[in-house]
Amino acid sequence: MTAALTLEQIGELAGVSRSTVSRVVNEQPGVKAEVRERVLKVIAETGYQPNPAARSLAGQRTRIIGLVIPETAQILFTDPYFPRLIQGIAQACNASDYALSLFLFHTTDDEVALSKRIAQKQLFDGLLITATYIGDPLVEYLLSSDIRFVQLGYNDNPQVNCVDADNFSGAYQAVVHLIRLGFRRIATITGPMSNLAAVHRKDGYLQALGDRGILVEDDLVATSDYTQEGGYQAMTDLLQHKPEAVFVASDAMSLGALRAMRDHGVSVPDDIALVSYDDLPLALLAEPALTTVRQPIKRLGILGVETLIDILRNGAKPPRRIILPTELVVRDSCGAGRRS
Amino acid sequence: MTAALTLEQIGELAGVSRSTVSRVVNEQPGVKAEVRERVLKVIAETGYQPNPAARSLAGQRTRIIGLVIPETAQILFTDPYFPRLIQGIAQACNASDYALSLFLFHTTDDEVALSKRIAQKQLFDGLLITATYIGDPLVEYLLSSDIRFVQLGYNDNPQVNCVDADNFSGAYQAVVHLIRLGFRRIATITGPMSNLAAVHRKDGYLQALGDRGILVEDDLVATSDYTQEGGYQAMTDLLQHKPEAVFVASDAMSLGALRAMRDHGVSVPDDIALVSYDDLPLALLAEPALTTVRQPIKRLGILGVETLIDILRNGAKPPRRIILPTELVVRDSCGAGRRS
DNA sequence: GGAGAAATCGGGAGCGCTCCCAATCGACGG
DNA sequence: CCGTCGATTGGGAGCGCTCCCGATTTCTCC
Repeated sequence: MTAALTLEQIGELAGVSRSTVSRVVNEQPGVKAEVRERVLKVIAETGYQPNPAARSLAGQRTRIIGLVIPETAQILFTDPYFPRLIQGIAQACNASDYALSLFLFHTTDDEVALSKRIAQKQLFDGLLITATYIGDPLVEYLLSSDIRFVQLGYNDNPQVNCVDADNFSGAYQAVVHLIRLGFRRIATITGPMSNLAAVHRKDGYLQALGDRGILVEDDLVATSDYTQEGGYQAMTDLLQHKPEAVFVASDAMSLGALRAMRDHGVSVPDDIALVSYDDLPLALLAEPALTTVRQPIKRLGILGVETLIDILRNGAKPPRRIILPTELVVRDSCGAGRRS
Repeated sequence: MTAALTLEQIGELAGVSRSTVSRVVNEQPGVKAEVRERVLKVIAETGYQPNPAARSLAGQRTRIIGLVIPETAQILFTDPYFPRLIQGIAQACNASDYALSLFLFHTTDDEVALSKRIAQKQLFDGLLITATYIGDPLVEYLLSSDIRFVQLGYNDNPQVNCVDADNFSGAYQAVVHLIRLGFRRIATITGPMSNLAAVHRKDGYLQALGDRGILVEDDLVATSDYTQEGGYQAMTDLLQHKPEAVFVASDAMSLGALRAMRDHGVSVPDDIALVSYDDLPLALLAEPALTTVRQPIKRLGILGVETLIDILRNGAKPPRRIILPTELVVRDSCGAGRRS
């Protein structure tokens, strides 16, 4: 490896000045085509790459996007949602020539340290934040700062730029499917109510029942925590109230629910039909294969990055709020296959 | 948010020069205790944070650690191994005040672009690389460059700094456990032979059988790909040869194998005992709960970072090669519980 | 008390780039 | 053929920090 070249040296090789090379590198106008050509050739030959640190220092922008995953999401981090999301994010970053910097926070101390780091905000041009719970102080903080950010997940505050799949419609869709199959006593296992997505999925469930004139029974609504264990526990409780079907707000919880039913000799979908949420790879492999609501996770990541970059370039003036549609994937656990 | 302060301004407030403040910030000697105190106080009051870009430019170091996950690992990325690893890495980076930058590569084009980016190597001080297959050109390339890196996963080349769990011993341990339980016809499902860990786990299996004087039957060795589907297929094949027990080289494959056996009316552990590898959360929740080899994944990530930082500070002179022990977690799938 | 050494401290130089303005080049009209 | 305006191009200034060396202060010992 030879020492890295500088703008100046490229200029010398091409017989032009530093400034002209800079214009070419940054695709700015005002360079004669012929000269541009010549410079480009030298750059290609030498493999010149501008020094990011110098660029950041002089240009006031880092070309880095930060991804924040707070402690509260660590539990979820073992499920494939985050890897998928990160794949999308990384892909979009690569495409736009941004680097991706990861901020995971493990302890409260970290979060404090974060605030400082984030505050100085010279580590990135903009932030992507995930999995914040309702009223997360991080969002408040960011809002009060001049840091550009996009939340991956819906936020009530209309000022917050966010990208999410439509949790309400997804759930609505799922429950309507169950109703169409003839079920009336439909239970649900929701995520924690501190999570807005969980609230919206529950709302979708309630609305679907309401729209069809089905009375909601409180006993059929169990609140859980998105984990398998939680799903097991919630389903065990629900079993006492003899539902005909259940809408479970995540695949992980469905796995637990499935085990609970197996342990109690309840057959799915024959005794109880189940519709899930997420469409993780394991949904296909479960016994029975899960009918589930698919979220475009990777796409969410990509859109998050694109939205952020758009904001970085064109300003955050009108808040960007993007809601992606979901799709119901019908497999075996709802019993639809056996009837058709 | 007020504009960020500079060293110079802090110096002014503390009544000292830029240089002295710099010494304090970087914990260098040669500052009178009293002065250091005074400067520290101003820094605390103002919340001053040095500008990373300026530091990088002037100091020739970025305080960034890069994590490379190549395309070949994308499939694996849906399993919880990576999230765990990343947690460890992020934690260690936070602790050492390094930023973490993620490089995921999706297409071959990306890998080319990578090489360029990586080559200029002004984006990070050192690299952590994961999941490279045997003979990965990336490793060759890095070795020929002067880029400092640590591979998370064993590498045959004694020049390569690497951190890994002991795949050979882990497998050996698992198979010996099975032998002790009285099984003789022990099959195995391995990962792809392009993966060194898979090779070593297979070696451990072979060695354990060999040491106990048990003849290895080729028919009892199935090669698969670490996925559930692969495990299902491999186990289906294996069933024809009537093994008494099976050592499966990953939890994901075990899940598939379990399904295959269930589909064929084979009971675990009554008809066939199973020992797995990884100890992912789902190992506990499988039916039956998996006896499996636990790898200290998070620890691996932490050690990877610490090793890299050590190299950055003290040079790569003697290659660092760290092998962590594994631990057999005995649960139900091996049938040990029923016998004790 | 003073020379010399050690401990501190200050400031110049420069990292490689962007921004901005002045200098140069070119073509056109009169 | 010269002046003029716009298209190009060059170079100064400076981003905030680290490195290094010389200046200043303080301490040591005879």
